[in-house]
Amino acid sequence: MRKSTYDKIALRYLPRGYDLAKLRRVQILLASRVKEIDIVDVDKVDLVCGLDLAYVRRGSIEIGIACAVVYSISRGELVDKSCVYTEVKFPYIPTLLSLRELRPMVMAYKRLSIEPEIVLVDGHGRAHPYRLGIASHLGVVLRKPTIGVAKSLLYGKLVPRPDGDLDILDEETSEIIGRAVRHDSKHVYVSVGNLVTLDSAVRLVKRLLLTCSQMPVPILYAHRLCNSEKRRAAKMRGVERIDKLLRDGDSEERR
DNA sequence: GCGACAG
DNA sequence: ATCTTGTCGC
Repeated sequence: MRKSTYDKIALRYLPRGYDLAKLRRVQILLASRVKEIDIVDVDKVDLVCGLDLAYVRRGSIEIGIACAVVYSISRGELVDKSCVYTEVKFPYIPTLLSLRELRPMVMAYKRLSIEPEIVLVDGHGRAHPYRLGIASHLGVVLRKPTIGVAKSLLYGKLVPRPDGDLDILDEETSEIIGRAVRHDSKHVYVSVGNLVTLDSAVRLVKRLLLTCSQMPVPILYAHRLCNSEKRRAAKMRGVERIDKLLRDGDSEERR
């Protein structure tokens, strides 16, 4: 698909009051801040953060449950985790995911007490028509190394590689914007978020993949934490209790 | 001509 | 992503 097709999709779902041309300019500007360089050695990195979100509906409002975990590769276990409840108003629109999920993710990340060396995000990074998938957006905001890991392709054409994986190619610019890593009979789509190279990103993700899941360990644990929090939220009959969780989340937002 | 669509 | 019924394996 061409970039213009994604604009057509976005325009169809964009809420009143948003200017798509302006949003695209901001995305392009932020994408220009992405650096594809290694500032950490992924073969020696130990503390890896995983981020994910789940949603729960309460009447007409949608509540996002964002979870962050820090996984220690050397210890083989989680060393930190955090969770935040917040109201999400922006809808899901392909290519504009960060408008919906970035703020909850940043809030969960900032609640961690251990600072990770690198962050894995559920979604694409540079493998995006404007080079600003949520992993890149987060990486620019946090000024941290980030990697996008997705279960399906958003943008780009797949080109086979000698090693059995596939490159994600932007045919409009001839740039390689990510890699589809073979895993079981499926693929996991890896792209640079920020401050890492594609080869390093792929190497780290491969090291963190288990046979039982399509996603690398830190994101898998973040996903499980989201789901257990969601079950906890579903048990709350009284509205005042879940409201307190939302208030706690909002108080943390003032930064 | 229609559909294409991370989470 | 969420919703939802039914089936399978621990």
